[in-house]
Amino acid sequence: MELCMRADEVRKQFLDFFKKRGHQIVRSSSLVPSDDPTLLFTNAGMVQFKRSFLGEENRGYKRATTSQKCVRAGGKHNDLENVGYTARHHTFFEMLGNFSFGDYFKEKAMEFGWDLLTNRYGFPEEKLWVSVFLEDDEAYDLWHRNIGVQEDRIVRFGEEDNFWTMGNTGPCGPCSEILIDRGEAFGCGQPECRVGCECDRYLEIWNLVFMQFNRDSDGKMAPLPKPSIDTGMGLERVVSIIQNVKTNFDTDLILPIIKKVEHLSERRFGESVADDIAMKVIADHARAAAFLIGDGVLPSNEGRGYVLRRIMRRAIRYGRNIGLIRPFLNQTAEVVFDIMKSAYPELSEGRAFISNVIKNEEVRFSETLGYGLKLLDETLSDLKAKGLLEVPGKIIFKLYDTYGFPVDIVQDVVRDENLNLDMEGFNQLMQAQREKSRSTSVFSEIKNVYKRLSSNGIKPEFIGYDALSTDSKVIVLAKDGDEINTAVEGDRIEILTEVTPFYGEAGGQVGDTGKISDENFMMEISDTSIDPTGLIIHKGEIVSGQVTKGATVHLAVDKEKRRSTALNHTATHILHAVLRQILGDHIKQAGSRVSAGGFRFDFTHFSQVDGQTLDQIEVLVNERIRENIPLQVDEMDAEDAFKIGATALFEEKYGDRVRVISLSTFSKELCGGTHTDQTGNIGLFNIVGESGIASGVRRIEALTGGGAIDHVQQLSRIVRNASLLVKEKPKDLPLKIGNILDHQKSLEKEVERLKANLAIESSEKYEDDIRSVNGMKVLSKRVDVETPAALRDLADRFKEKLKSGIVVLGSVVGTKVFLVAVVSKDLTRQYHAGNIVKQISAIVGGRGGGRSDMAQAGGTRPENLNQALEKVYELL
RNA sequence: GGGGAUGUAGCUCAGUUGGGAGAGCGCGGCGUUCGCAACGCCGAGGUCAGGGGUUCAAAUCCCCUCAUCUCCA
Repeated sequence: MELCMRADEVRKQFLDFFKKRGHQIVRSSSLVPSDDPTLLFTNAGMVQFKRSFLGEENRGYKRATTSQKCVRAGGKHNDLENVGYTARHHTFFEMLGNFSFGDYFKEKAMEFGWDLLTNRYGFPEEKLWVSVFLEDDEAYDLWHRNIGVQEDRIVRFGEEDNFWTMGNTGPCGPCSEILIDRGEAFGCGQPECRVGCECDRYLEIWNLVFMQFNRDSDGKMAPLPKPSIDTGMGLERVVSIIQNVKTNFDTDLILPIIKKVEHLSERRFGESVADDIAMKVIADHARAAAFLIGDGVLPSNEGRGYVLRRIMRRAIRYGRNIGLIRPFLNQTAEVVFDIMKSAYPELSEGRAFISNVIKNEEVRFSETLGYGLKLLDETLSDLKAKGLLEVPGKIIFKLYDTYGFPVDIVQDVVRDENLNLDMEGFNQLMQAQREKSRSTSVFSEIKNVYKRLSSNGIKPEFIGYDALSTDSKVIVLAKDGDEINTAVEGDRIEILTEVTPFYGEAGGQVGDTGKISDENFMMEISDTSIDPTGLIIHKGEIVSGQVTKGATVHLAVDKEKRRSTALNHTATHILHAVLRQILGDHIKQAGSRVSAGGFRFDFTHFSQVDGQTLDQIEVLVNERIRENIPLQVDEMDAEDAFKIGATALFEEKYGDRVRVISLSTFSKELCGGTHTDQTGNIGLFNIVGESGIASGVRRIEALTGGGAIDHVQQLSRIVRNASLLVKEKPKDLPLKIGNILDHQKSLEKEVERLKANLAIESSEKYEDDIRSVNGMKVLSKRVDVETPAALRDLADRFKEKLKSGIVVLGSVVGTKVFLVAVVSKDLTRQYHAGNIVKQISAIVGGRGGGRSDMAQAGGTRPENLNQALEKVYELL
């Protein structure tokens, strides 16, 4: 056994081994599955081949091999809470696999696997075991006769362990595992310890799945015409065996990260169980975080981003246990880049960005913790004041649920406080929350009509790169998801043809619109989409006549819209390149939407892009446009495209043949969209908006061509008109408007002041209205002001003049009455302003209330105001 | 997808059955000082996230939208 084989070599040998045996080495797909919304993350090697196994997609090869990055956290396979406590649970790991799509089957798969393990990796045969499915005699015989595995080394397991399914229906089959006996030293020591035991003695190394049945919705299994092979071997695990170390964490894939943690925390790995757990958690999660962010996932409060956030926060929390208070996770992630740089060079490219995202999240989390601690302190002193000795589950839950304050930190704080925690209550509330939020997840099922088509290998041909119209035969008409034979005027339907120039929405570019017609009918196409298997679906309404399946029709794309869309699409490529040039290499496209009316472009960047920089970007993009660069389109193998450094998107799925769009030497992107052939056609590029759409993601909205001209004209028209209005040269407009606003403000204040004075003046003769009631001065008067606030001010003035007394004022504004009553402080014991307004407001058809020294009311019957004011004197 | 919370001055936040929009810090002016710091006095700064509703009256109650935080799936 080669003790010193490094993980990089193990991975490489695996791929080379299968390459020599006719397998295509396929690049690991993104951790974000491109066309499977039911799956949170890529969690096995076969994910990117799912449609190939289902026969919905035909790749150019029948044998493939990959080293696939995988994440298991959130969703069905959730290992998150186990990580750190076991020798081999991970949130992130790599899966080595070889695949046969209807080519070789059991016999070869076993032969390959056994050969690689014993001859290349040097595992002694006498230590290997295999397991097969209970009923799979074929596999048993093959292992025994062909490979020569002794019968006492073959065990049979039931459905739970050795039968694989993709879902409730679909391909499935028995599987067979190769295991290794690492010797008693690794075992649990129990007398009943044998293959299948949970301990670390008998390790499952390699799972071979024999896909040979198709299960229908009744649970019946029919043999597949072309059985397939899907295998998976965890890289970390096999490396731990080859390097003869105790756990996956001791391999050269992970140990360097732990060393870094040792260094940062100044503690030693292997000295305390609790510290070890923390270090393992951090090492594992640093890997997951680096790779997830590298694949475009950003911490957020929902979906994938939320899982990432949980992973990172878990690591940060465990960091606190070993004294790491300040941001550290970004530093451990740096080690991940070094370990992985030869196998995943694209990860290192995002180095600065990934580091930045992690650091940001650490800072955010410490804010959350700080706020939570404050709340917790307040709560605890509350409890103590009440003499309670237990923190109610409801409070723990609230801290966690609403403010994200982790329960274990509550425990840490409370431990020193001599208080108990009602964990049972907490768990009940958690359970209730789980049940409440169990949602009916939405599967984006492919409609049955289309499923049948694609499995029969029918795929419309797209000719729209070169042509905008053509004649073709209708192959499907569908209405409300059901196939129909004839559609008539007024029907909203979907229509598929053998050949089409219509572009289906993909890669951010919207679908084409246009017309489909023949002598019998006319249909307006309002949208065109493309389903995951590549069917191009035209959607629209029949405006006249009728159409029947099989008819030959004329398809015509709306040329103007297509042309405008093309300008916008080419402009996004230029913008992308310019952004990288100006803002830096951390810029990655995070989405886009390209239509005839303009486009928006989302990209990873931390701060707002200021106006000056936007101007600079605009200038550079327009320079590229004026250079009138010819657009070059090349079709090539995906691998070659990556080699020449073409930019690819996070979530986009690329086939093995791709289009590369190049603009001179400054832009090279993988793209299936439609473009204009010279950048000069774009004419003009104009940025109309910059905004933030998520933490770390900015959006630029822009216009091109005619749209940009319209926009500029509109702006200059506005400026011209404004300049006429204020009689000022356009360049002095801002200054002028600023002055006008200042002036207006001072005028408003002046008006306010004058109005108040006027009100006082007009009521100068208030002395006549003062009456003496029970020896107090009382003034009840109608005045003319416009707002309740002015009424209050006036009443206060009268009160000051009276020194001691009661003032009630009323005013009519429109159809409403405002009333205010003030009582000088010395009288508030005997008279309550609120009571006064309550009684008189009834007369004007309203209600009111307030404090004892000041109260307001209103009403809807102005004609009764005088009567109400008179009533005041009677009340006292 | 389903919950919870928050959104008030440049910043951090108060605002109690619905009834005069506040504090601290920061900012400007004046005073004290040879000058600074400190202090004192005065002042500017708010469509109370946006929209709709209930009410005589809404920062406050109800509904919707948006943004941010957070939990569950």
